[in-house]
Amino acid sequence: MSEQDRNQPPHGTPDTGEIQIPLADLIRIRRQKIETLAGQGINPYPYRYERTHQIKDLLAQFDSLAESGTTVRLAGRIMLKRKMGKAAFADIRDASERIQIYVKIDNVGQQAFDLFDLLDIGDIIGCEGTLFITRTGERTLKVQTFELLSKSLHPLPDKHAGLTDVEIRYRRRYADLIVNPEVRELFARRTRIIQIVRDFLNSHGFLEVETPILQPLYGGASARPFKTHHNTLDIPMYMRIADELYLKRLIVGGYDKVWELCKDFRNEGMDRKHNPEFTMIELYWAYADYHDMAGFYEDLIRHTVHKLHGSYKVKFGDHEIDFEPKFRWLTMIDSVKEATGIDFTDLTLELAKVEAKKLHIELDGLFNRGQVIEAVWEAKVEPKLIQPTFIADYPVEISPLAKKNRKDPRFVERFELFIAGQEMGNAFSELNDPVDQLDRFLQSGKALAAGDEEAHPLDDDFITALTYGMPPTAGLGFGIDRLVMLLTGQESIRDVIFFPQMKETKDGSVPVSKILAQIVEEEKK
RNA sequence: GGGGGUGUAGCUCAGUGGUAGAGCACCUGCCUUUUAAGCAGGGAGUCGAAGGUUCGAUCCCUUCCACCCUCACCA
Repeated sequence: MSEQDRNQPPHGTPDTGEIQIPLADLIRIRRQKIETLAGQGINPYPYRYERTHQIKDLLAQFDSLAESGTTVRLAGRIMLKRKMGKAAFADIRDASERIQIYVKIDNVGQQAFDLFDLLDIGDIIGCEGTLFITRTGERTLKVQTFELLSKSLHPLPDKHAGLTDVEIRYRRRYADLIVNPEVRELFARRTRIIQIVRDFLNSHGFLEVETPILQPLYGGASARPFKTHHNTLDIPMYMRIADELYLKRLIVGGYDKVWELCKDFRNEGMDRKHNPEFTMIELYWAYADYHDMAGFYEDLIRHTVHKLHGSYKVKFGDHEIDFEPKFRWLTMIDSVKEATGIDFTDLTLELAKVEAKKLHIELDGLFNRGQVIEAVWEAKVEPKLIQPTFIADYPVEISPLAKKNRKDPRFVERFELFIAGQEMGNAFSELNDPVDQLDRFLQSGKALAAGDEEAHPLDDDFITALTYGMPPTAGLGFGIDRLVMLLTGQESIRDVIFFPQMKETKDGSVPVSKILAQIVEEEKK
């Protein structure tokens, strides 16, 4: 941060007491309308409104309701207003749908009609009336009475162009949601996806549980944590980075199948695919191995796609993903052999490096055979994994949490699922030997002491749990945000998280709260 | 962190070395089935921030900030 930057006040604006920006004038005008209303004894923020229908239901039953002349009551936000002398139309939108209302001076009377004139786009109103169809064929509510339910002070974005500035869309998601119905639909689909997965897990005997988010010790993944402090206990505490260690404790405790929808926090970089706070699902299944888990996960994904889309095909970017055929299962070694013609199984580190170099792989910072194989795999295989593909049996050096492969101890029993070039899940035959686990903690502890901030700290209690005995167990974790991105065609994680983390802005703009406070001061004079 | 791009009215965007424009929104008037309603008139801007060059900067230069793309890093 530069010297001049530091010298800027937090919000940049000199406190002159005078706010002369156009937005302030727009808000002033609306405040004056409120004063006019108050003069007539009208509360601009009343307490409730009795609705008879949501707009969607109104439209569904439109013909019979119109024919019978039934009086209906609806409520929503004014999205458009078209006034024409002694009559006016407005578009009202509630959570479900949009409908047009017709306010005519003959129907509501002079006083109410003048009142309608004081309403702005953005205001929330309730109205009562009957249904009819206009000359141009639009289904419409003929208003008999209406009521202001909440006054909007801030103008809405352009009625036609909407809100496209992605930064404002993320920072003021409410504005995005108001004017972009497709965004509301997208987030509803996120909820739907989680619901489908939840139903699937519950119906297969997995118990949904809750474990600590605020932890005295973090673990279960290689990541830097958020650190905080508990005042009463006077101890450091951490936001969880993964659920793994607590869920395994529950397997020790005797549950067969557990899962959790986990909010995890990682104190790392932010980009199109990473938000500091994100959502995963982790599940643990006793007496099963990673083959069992792969079959189950494949069923879960296929079921979710079909339930959501009614088909097994999903478009993502330029690709169409087909979830119907059995997912491919390839060992990492075989996938590399397929892509490059080279079999790394029995190559020494030196020979592996020679082969990797021929493929123009960057080898700086790679110290063991597993890392070299992974580097080749990442460069030559991963980006090509468009259709759902399990990659299995990772080198032991790069997989410290998984059991060694029963056929070849140089590899582990682990798979990751790849779809559209993205990782969509990570699973192991879980390590349950407390001695082995302790050893890996100790190794990791050395790395931590040596400055590797992502290394795992020793969790004494978790080792204690393992000494009681944990059954053979398969575990799986997958990112919900990534899954939602895939199934909704979004390419940025910020588009599937309501309130993504943003940097603090220092653009010198005046906060609306300050404008409002100033206007209220002016009104007192 | 490197490279590229963007930042002008509440919103969507033009534009220029001589202190800024359009559409929507807003205000006024007309208009009783309109629908991106229409017609007429009007108001509104620290041109992301700070420095510099210049008689003069929104424009040129430097630095900074935020966002987007991309590479790297990290998972």
